[in-house]
Amino acid sequence: MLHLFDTATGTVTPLRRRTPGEVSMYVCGPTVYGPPHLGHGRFALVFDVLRRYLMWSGDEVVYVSNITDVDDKIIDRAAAEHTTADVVAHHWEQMWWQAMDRIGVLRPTHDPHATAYIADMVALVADLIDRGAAYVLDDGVYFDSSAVADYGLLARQSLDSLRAGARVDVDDAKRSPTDFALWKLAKPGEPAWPSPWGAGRPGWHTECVVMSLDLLGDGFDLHGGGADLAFPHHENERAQAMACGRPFARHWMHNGFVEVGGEKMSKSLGNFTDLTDLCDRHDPRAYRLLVLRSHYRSPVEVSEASATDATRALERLDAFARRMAPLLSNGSANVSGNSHAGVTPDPAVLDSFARAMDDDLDTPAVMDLVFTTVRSANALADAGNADAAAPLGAAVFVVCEAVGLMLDAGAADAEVPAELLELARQRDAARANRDFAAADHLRDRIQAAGWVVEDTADGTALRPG
RNA sequence: GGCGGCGUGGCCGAGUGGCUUAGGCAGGGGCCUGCAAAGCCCCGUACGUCGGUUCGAUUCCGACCGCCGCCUCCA
Repeated sequence: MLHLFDTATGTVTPLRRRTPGEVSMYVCGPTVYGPPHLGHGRFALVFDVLRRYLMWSGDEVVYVSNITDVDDKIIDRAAAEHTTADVVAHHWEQMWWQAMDRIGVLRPTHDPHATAYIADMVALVADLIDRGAAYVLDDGVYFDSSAVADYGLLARQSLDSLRAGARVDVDDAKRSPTDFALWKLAKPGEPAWPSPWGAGRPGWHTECVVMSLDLLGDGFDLHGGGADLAFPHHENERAQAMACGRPFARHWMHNGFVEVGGEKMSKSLGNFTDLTDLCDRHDPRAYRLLVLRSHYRSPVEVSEASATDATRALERLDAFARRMAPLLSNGSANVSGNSHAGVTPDPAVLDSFARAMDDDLDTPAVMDLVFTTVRSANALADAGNADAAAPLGAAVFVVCEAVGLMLDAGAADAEVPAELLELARQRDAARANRDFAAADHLRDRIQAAGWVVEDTADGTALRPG
């Protein structure tokens, strides 16, 4: 039974599903006004791991993650680039999905766009006004935070203390600093939709309420996002739903920050914070490994050094995959990805995996398990006990796949250039004749072409360097 | 000011009142190998400071120091 830390209660509790065997989850997606950064990558990976684990456990998962395509930042960028908000949003959304594909994040079941839900949002705002939970000012409509008795639940602070700490300027007419915009009247040139209060656009906190309830229904199972969304974004979503009398998320989950040099990552700290850039410079799987290796609620340090570290660890896993693949494929099937046909994965390993994941997604323990199992299987294989190694190898494949870490069993011979295969064949012949000078010369030539040479029982094996 | 988190060996990063006190990367030694590569074995003996509780604390309590986050757009 999966247990998760719930931000609303501050405790680790069992995930109680609305419907047994199904999990409905909503994860706040990006505002598409710029390149995806490492922080986006982390939340996407964390929730992708959760989703995959639920699926692996047999749950039917409905995963909704939105695209915020109307927002002040998009408008600002469009103005700076002398184009329209539409163009900006569309472009960066493409970049977003590209990056998600690269880091192996599954596409959401639904990916609602704010602009497709304007009418529903207008209806929600009108309802809030009717219920006395919102009020109209001359620049828009605001939510009255005092309308919800337990406002501050996710911040784990009282309304009074939140008000006391508010750092907002008091120059606007909001009744309280904790009140927030539901509808912003448009200034000239800004994107606008009609409403009873005048042409304008929705406030940021409204879209997720409408879209989550529409696609997942009242009382859906889990709502998540980065830790900085807990307050005010999620607090405000929840407040709107409560004020309308709609049961909202049953469980709240937030992931920790990515840090660079011990501080919350920021764009000013250089291009390494760009997710695309990280994927260009390292195996994209390295970032997933980095994320898995730390607990999702802890900060994770990302640097050139930690990415390199993770890449090396990955090479170890890939080397293991290459070694195990022949044992798991009945020697015939083309082994790619995490294929493990024909061998039953070690049940004890799978059991340990599930226990660790059920304990608030203890992925560090899972990585411990993976590497420890790899060592055991290698040792058995070294001892010539392939039959004992194979189930461990299969279990490693299963576990890695269940958290989205796809091991690379290496290129098939067909993918190695023919001339290199010929050199490898000549090298085997030279070695058979104990002509090591010639063999080493051939190895040098192969390595010069960028390939790594490994001796195996079957002769020279090549893989990309 | 309010709320919360963190300080672990060269680096990343778990965890625990004592019992062989993760794992990865890097480093050292060994085995294997014609030499490598890959792999296996062994090694470092760490928990911010000062007190307290305890037979015993890195782990519990307190104080302090340092760092970070949220309270404003933010994954």
